[in-house]
Amino acid sequence: MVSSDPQPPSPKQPMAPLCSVFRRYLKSRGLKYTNERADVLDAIIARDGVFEAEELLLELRRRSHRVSKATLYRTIHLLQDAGIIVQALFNSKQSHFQLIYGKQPRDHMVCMKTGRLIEFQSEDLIAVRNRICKELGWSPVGHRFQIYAVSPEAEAHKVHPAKSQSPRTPPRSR
Amino acid sequence: MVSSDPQPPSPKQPMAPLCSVFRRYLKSRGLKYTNERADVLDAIIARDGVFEAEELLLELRRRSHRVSKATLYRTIHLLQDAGIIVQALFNSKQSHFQLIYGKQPRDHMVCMKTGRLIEFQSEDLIAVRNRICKELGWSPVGHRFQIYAVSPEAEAHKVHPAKSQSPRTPPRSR
DNA sequence: GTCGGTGCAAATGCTTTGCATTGAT
DNA sequence: ATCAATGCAAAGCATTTGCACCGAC
Repeated sequence: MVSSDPQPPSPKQPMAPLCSVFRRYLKSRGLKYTNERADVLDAIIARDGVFEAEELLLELRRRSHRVSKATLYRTIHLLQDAGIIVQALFNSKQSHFQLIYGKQPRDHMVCMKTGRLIEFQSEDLIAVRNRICKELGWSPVGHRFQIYAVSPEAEAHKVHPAKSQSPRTPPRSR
Repeated sequence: MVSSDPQPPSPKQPMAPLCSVFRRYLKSRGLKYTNERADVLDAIIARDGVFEAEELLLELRRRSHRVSKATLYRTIHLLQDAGIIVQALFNSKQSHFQLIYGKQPRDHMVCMKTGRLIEFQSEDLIAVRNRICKELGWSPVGHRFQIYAVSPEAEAHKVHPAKSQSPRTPPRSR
């Protein structure tokens, strides 16, 4: 069973709001919850999905929040340590990250023709992962799974090689 | 069923040798099979697994084959286009590649304590992948799967945080 | 007034590119 | 001769770092 629906951003679960999770993490390290850090987290929450540093910077500018590149990257590291976001690694040019705190692990499917990216989650996958670990004697911690495929639209319309969207680097590139 | 055994490098299958595959590819593009390109491919075959550019350069030096960095990278791109190697993406610093021509797709498990990396392959995983694609209406082309886990040794010996081997960047880094 | 935080600009480090030279057909 | 390949050094780029200044407790 797979679900790829955008899935209501947890409107019901009484989950600790991300900002307080972050604040708690920072306090535990003797660090401060500054406006810049809050702004970055907000922008990430607004995107709610995969993002890259540059995009985040634009998002921040759009909201006329001035955060330097240096601070952005520093904050991204903190958020990783806090377990709020993880690195996604789609191509070797720049890093992609995604919000994961309080979410099921999400995997990705990338269209090799159009570059369209969707997220999905599959219990079967987790089951397989755990079984593999068990058979080899390892203890699972996390995983990263990306499928390269051709989306239905691309298949159907014989879509032209993407224009604005550059197809992600996959089983072969360049 | 999982197999992680080094698996005999195809001692029996009468598979077209990689160099001729590469040569054929080059010819089809009006390109030349030069000594440098052959040397690079040899070094990759010798490693037979995951490698990074820098390592390959060392391997080449060891065999006293002089290939410039530029040529190395250019050749790596050609080999990707030829479908002989693919990019692996373990961390965001540098690219990793792996030989895949004529092999079952291989996935990876990385130890978060020691950095040990093993390869495995699982039919179940492919089955799950195909099922997911089918359910969402996409046509599978390839995939990339990495498990972050703790290896048995690390679990047992309370191994010290790796010295030479730096643990790969996973569900959190920095 | 002590620390940590921030922005800026400079530094990194992997990868790519421009260019003059070299080599194969 | 022609066309591609090579090596070198320079350029690109995402990311990191050094440093002087700022602000909260």
